[in-house]
Amino acid sequence: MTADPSARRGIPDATVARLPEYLRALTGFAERGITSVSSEELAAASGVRSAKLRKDLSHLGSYGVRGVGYEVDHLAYQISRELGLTQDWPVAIVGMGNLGHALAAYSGFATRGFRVVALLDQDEALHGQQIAGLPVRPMDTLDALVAEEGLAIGVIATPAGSAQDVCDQLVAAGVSSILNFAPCVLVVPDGVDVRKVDLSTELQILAFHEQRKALASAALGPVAKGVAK
Amino acid sequence: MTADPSARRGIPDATVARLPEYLRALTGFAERGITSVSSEELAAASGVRSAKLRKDLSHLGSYGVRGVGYEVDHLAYQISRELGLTQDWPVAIVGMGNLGHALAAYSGFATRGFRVVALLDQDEALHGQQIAGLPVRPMDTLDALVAEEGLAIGVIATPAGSAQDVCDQLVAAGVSSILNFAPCVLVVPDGVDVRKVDLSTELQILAFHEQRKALASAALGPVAKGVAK
DNA sequence: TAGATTGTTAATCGATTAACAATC
DNA sequence: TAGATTGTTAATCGATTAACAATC
Repeated sequence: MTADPSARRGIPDATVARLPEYLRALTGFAERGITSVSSEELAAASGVRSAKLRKDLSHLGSYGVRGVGYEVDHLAYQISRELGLTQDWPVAIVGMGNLGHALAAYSGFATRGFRVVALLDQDEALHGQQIAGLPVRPMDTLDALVAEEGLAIGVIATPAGSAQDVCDQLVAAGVSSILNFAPCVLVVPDGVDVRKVDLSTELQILAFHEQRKALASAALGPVAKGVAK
Repeated sequence: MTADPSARRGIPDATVARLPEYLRALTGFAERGITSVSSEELAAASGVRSAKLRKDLSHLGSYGVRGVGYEVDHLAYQISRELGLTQDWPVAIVGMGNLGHALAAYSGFATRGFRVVALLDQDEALHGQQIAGLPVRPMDTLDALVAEEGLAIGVIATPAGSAQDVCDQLVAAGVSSILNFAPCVLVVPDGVDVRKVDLSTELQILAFHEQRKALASAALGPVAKGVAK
């Protein structure tokens, strides 16, 4: 549309997914009093190669200085702004089982732009109980949370069986971003984003590679086992 | 090398990452007594399109019947075998904070091929304490776990500050697959696989898209807010 | 055989990488 | 200016998609 950088075309998904790691690495440099980094240094701290880092950052704009590098604070600010972290995001956690409990107590939430404003559960027996300083609320308070707190992000930590039901209620109330810890596929209307975190899936992917390693060393002969590296 | 299907070249990473979801969907069909599915049905249940599903399955072999579909049990078995889930994988969880606690109590582990055989922590004060029926053990028992239990997969649920140290100890003991919940990059030697689950990263990615939606509706004029869909 | 659905092909799309011109 | 490092280019690689021939 225009040359305005804020009207820039979309940043690739793969790049967006790496920006949080760059931001974390920059925060680490800042804490150690380092004010300037090269793409080589920042890439090493982020676990990627420098060419990829520079390519990623080029989608945000031109925030480095040739022959010098990047100013840590400035780049961190630009990435934060791009990710939408210069504002505070209210978050609600639904499902107060073991995992919901752990998430409610997790301090990492608050550190960067997110604030747990409500804990909810469908089980009436839990309502009013205090967890990590917040009362557990019934699902019918969702509308008020969206209207009064500007709630836009919901975390589902229920069993798989109730996840779609809870998801529907979140969406009906106006929540349009959902982080799903339940091991199931959620169906949502256009305009709603779902990201999934699945312990079991991650372990299965590891098992696949672990099995490959076992087969590979078996092919070399049993003697080779435990010798490599 | 040979025409032996077990010597097949690598399955694409993107495909491997989706196999667990297909397996879950197949388990769901089996539980409902459905014995045969088409690629269209299985794809819908897995949240992908049928062309992608068929392409993915084609990397495993030819387990469908043209004009008919896939036999649920047989395909589930083939995927399980490919993922290495026909054997049992012993898992150790390190770090017994809120998250480690929740993971130890998580029943989803056992359901498919994984068995939590040990809980560990660097804090001596926790040693011997029972969590979810298992005692918390010191880190120096890792060697024995690898030798006696065949431990190959470790889950790191410590704070970021001790994750690399714990990781080094796991690797030194012979663990070659690691699932990392700590918000930091782990450095490991070749031959060790690390997968990372990061709550904060997921939320930041959601925030990015949420911000985009807010900007898009603002561009349409404030009146349009809440009207779309 | 006729109808249905797989497995594969080929085109497209997006991501990665190395190299280097631009430039501080 | 000389040295260093960015931002961009172009080539490569891998993933996705639609279409359809193969075949049950």
